[in-house]
Amino acid sequence: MRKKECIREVADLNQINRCIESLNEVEGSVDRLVDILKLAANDVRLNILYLLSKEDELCPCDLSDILDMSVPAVSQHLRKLKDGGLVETERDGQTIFYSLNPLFNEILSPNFDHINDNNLLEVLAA
Amino acid sequence: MRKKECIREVADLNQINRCIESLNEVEGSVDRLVDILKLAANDVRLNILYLLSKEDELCPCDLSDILDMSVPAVSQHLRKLKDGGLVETERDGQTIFYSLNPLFNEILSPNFDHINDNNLLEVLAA
DNA sequence: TTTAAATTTAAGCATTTAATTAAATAATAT
DNA sequence: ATATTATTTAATTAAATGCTTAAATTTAAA
Repeated sequence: MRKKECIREVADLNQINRCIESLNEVEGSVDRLVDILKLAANDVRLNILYLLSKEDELCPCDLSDILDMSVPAVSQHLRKLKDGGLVETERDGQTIFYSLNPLFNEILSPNFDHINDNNLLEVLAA
Repeated sequence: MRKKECIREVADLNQINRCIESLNEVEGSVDRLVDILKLAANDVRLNILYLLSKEDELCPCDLSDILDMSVPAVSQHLRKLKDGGLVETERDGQTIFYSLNPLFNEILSPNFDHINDNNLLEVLAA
């Protein structure tokens, strides 16, 4: 039973119930999308994802040079991306190449498009 | 001057420099997009944004009932969305109606589409 | 002009996040 | 075998996040 924190007299109960049902229907999708967005909502990880959208594959070692940060820091970000399924790995000798999981293209590519466009995001500058 | 944490002998220096330049070009866009994604990467706020994409406007009071959480908690999320420019407000008496800022439609709507689709995100379930 | 309702603000606290440093694995080369 | 390179893991710490509770604003109604 939901607790009524604050029912306005003029509240549109139809709207409220419609919203509650709507959220129930999409709850799983929202949770999953939040997981994905959390991974992308970090400048280091978004840079990595963006680079991988252009470069096919990169290793932690090179990413540490490109991003100008320590190897363990990069590695820990890559681990999160891997755990979330956004990237995949392939070993070649002692270097491990990371690449985008193509399953996430549909979700991530609009973001890459906006980064490339540049125009839209400039307009939205806070 | 960048510190070389880890230059592999077989590293593709062209690729590394290409990546560094690429990131320099889009740095501003990435930072701005990260700000937006951070706001969306929270289940409460994504629910709010999703609802506003369907309902035109909602007030903190009703959202507290819909989301089944305290009014101050809702209010603080709304403030973040407002500070980031994602939502706008209009006062009607003592209730304040929040709505989506249409400028962000292009960035947010792909996410709403995926939530509605449901299929893609189900496939990506971890 | 009190009183009540909707909202916001502020302080306090627990949890999460992301970096650093040092140590541990894993693969290659000497 | 031993040393070197690439990577990962673990422990620590500082900062950010998000909730709760209580107090302050703002508007409308009695």
